[in-house]
Amino acid sequence: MDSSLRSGGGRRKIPIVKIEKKEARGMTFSKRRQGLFKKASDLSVLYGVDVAVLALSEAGNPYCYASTPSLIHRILSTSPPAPSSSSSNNVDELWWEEEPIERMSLDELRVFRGQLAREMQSIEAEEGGFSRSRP
Amino acid sequence: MDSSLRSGGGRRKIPIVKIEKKEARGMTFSKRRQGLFKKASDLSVLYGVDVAVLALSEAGNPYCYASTPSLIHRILSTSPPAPSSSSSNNVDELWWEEEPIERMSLDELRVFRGQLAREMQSIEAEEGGFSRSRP
DNA sequence: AACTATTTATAAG
DNA sequence: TCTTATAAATAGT
Repeated sequence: MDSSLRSGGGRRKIPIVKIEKKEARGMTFSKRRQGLFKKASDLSVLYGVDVAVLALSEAGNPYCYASTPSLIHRILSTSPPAPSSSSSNNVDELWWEEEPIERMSLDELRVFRGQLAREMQSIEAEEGGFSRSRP
Repeated sequence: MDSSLRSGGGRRKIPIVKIEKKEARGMTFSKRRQGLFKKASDLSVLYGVDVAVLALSEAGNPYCYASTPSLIHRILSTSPPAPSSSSSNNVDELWWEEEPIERMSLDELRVFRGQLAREMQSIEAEEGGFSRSRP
């Protein structure tokens, strides 16, 4: 075939080993990261479950997807940063895919607190009616 | 085409909306979860970065993948789970890859509930001390 | 950022 | 569980 007629080469197979050449590394990383987040989102929607993904880039920047903000807290804040004084805990400046966290309003926080409450209830219910110990 | 000759229907398009019919729900959930973990693993290997994925099933069971054990801690244990009594808290043995969830013991549920409680506190704290509106 | 050929993931069976 | 047809992701341009 005349290769001059082929506009895009089409996908090639690549081995799953570390890509050393850093040319275009960022772009392909971004592509795959997006794909991963999409899959996570699909899983969350299709089954109505919570899903979170965290990827730490080479630079150490956290890229994260979460189906709910409460999961963002769970993943991004290893422990509640002593919510007292310096208020400097800038959850807002963390990397949420390309959606910066600017969205995270007080209202939304309330909503998600509600979700958490429900989560806890379901867990407590399970604890209460616990009988099925591992066989 | 003679449909009687077609042995397996082949993949069909499905809309990304919650699947209500619970027939085979578990199986397809499992498939997609595996696919997601595979993608996460690929990303981790290809770019030499750390990746973690957490999926909470309907029953509240955590399924998790992480490229390193430390990430499991970061995701599954918001903070060291009161290393007192039952010593059974085997964070190290928590769900790595696709370990089935049947493991979820009462102790573990308590730990999980504790984590959620702390999460809620941090959210409430954030609500209370809200001042840094978007610049 | 868009395209296309191809690989990969996966819904049905 | 295994297969197959098809949808979806994506490497290279």
